[in-house]
Amino acid sequence: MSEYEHTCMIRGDGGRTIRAILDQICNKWTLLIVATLDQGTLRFTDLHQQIPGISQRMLTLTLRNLERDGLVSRTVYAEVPPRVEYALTTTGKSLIAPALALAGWAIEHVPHIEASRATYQARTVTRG
Amino acid sequence: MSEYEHTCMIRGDGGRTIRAILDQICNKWTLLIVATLDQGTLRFTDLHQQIPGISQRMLTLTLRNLERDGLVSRTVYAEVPPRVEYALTTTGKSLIAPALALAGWAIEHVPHIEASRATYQARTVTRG
DNA sequence: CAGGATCCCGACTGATACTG
DNA sequence: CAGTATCAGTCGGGATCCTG
Repeated sequence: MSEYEHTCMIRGDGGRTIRAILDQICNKWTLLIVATLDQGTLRFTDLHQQIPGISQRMLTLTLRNLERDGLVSRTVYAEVPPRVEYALTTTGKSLIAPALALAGWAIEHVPHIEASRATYQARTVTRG
Repeated sequence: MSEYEHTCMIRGDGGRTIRAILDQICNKWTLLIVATLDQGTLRFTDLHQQIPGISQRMLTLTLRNLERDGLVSRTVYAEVPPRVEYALTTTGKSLIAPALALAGWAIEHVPHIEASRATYQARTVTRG
């Protein structure tokens, strides 16, 4: 598929579903949780500690969504105290690469973007 | 840079900036506008028409952010009636590829995700 | 330990009306 | 044409308390 065909799939009407899913994948916590689970199986508390700034609520909600979408597996051990382990599924792991592509882009362009923000003031070009 | 080092950069404390920028890139409209501008220079109304569902306000706000971040250029022609043209900058164009990587992933996995959602009901595994 | 339930505020977003 | 201004509604998301 050509690059242009791809952009069409993002834009076109048939892309509603794609966009909806892209929205979910791209939200504040999803990429972060997936990236964290890249190291392997983790418990709820592990995730909570390793992801700075996430609230219990958001961690729970995002994990539920990821589980529902089949990107993360959830294993409950019937013990006292309870133990729940989260891990990436095969599909979840396949998200790592494209996610890193985007993260890599961000990392690479942070300096340019920050410089641009710092000097922003009616940079708009006027012609005619 | 290894893949693992990349995930660290998404996760680590030094990644706050990255995450903030990733958040902005990944919002509902940004990728869509960038993808639309991939075809070339477009006017405000063109964008408004080609992006189904976007409000005038959100189009304006998102374009301003993209301009501030140096991903989109804005050229005003001092004519009557006014004409304003938007185009991707070099940095903006460089976002296309990673964005497509993610979009490609989404497109490829939509069937699996939708199937997973459809059958979701306490799929959680219990052991012990 | 792993969350569920609640309260609540600010940000995101759409709709509408107005302007240079 | 290309916005700005304003109002209002929804919702993401944090804080807190409670439970199996």
